[in-house]
Amino acid sequence: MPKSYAQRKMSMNKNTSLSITNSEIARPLYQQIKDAISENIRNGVWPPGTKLPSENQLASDLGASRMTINRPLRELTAEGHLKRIQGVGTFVTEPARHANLIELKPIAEEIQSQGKQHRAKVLTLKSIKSKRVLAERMGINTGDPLFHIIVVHYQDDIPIQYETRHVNPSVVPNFMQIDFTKTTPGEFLVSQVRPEELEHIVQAILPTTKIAKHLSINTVEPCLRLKRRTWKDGQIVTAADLIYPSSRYDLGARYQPLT
Amino acid sequence: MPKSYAQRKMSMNKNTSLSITNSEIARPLYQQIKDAISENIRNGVWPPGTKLPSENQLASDLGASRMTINRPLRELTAEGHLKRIQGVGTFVTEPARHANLIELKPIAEEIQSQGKQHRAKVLTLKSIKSKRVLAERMGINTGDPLFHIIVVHYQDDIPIQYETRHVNPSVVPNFMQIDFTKTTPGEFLVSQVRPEELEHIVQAILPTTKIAKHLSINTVEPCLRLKRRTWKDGQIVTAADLIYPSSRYDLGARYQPLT
DNA sequence: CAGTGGTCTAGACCACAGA
DNA sequence: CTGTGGTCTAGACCACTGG
Repeated sequence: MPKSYAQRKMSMNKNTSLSITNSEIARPLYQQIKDAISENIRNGVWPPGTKLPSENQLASDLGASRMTINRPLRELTAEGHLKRIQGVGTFVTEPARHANLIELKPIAEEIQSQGKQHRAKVLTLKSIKSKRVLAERMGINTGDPLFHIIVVHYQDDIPIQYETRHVNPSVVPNFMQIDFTKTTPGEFLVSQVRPEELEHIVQAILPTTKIAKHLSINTVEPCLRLKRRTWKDGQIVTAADLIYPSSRYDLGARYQPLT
Repeated sequence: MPKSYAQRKMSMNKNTSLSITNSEIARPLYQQIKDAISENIRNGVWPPGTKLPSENQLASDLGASRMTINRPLRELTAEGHLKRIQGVGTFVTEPARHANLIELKPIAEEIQSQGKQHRAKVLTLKSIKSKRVLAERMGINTGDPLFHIIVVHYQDDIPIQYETRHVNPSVVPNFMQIDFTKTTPGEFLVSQVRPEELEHIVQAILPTTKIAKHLSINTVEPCLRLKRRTWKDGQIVTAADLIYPSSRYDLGARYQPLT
């Protein structure tokens, strides 16, 4: 039995509403603390604006060194969940939701990384004959078969993305056999075929009445439409239209060019 | 004269090709080290695959504690520039081919590369005192001065972008002396300061009546708003809102992702 | 085995904000 | 002034890798 730094004694819940369980096997202490704080933010125990206990307070409450407390706080600040003001304190920020445009993180992961629940409803899942415009967009011949799926994604029961997708059956023949309430189509496709090439186009649109209904918005609320296509071996694997109500979701990216 | 932890003695360049200058005023040591490493990666002194000196080596070379060495390495790893393998070492990663979702190409170039005429009209150009929200977005104190400019860009006399921009005077003091009908603000800023860090957020909005008027559209036509901020030496150089009528302009990118 | 990164501690000094 | 976060040190133990 390997002794681990995680199997240490820990006095918990002294004055703080942070619960750190004692029986962790091999998770670093700072990670446990980070998760516990995230949990408190997620569950609304610490709503936006809440002032967190000071580093010294947390250190003595949890029986950890101040440096070990500092790291989770610093990282959560970098991730945008906390805001720290020197001489004042540490506060829970308003949730800033925006998807990362550069990474291809599937929406379910994206939502879960924000500490929310993901749920999906499949509206349509069938095989169709491609019409001319669609065939052109998919790089196939008119009349060739296509898989077609429409899914609405929810974040904590709020609809956040309306996904319309076509998939090339000759690249992913087993697409129709998946339970897409458990795996998102994007997630499944990435796991099946690692795309060699990607195309993104972002537009601003007003939703159709059907889409507005499924997203629980009205038809004059602007939405982002992210059109995405992926390639493998020179063939188009899938073409997707991802529609986000702009009031609930932005697309964004931040990065260091390093050149 | 305030004594700062940055004004410490430091033996530099012992065995490592890392140069840390001694005369820094108030930059944290870990930040200086992080920048120095980034610089070595950027300049190709440490090409992809290079094994970095070990933490202990760097610590003794730079005369810093191992924890102080650890932090920059950890952060650069999180940012994807380094890869660390326990028991083996720290390595420079292959350059991340970032999605230039929104190319940095200034709008004038973009338009001219389409074979069209670019023209700009400056609506506002003045120095202002920053209000609270704006100061926060620019990372300065409320009341600090800011340059403010509003420009409409035309493609063959059709308005195509409404640009609202704030500029940090302490980074670009000569901003107000430029003729922005000849040079776009973005163009000028890139030529003056090469940004180290970038942030993009894309939203779908409906234009205000003022903006709709200047873009010659009606107020129910959805627009893309691209919010962009750039950093240099940890300071925010500029924050811009670029508004495009979606009927005339999409944002897009096509690229090969990493494996 | 020695060397690496991963984590943690118990202090310390500093800058900053507010009473 | 006290209390906050920001940083830094000089150790320490651990898990992992390779020879």
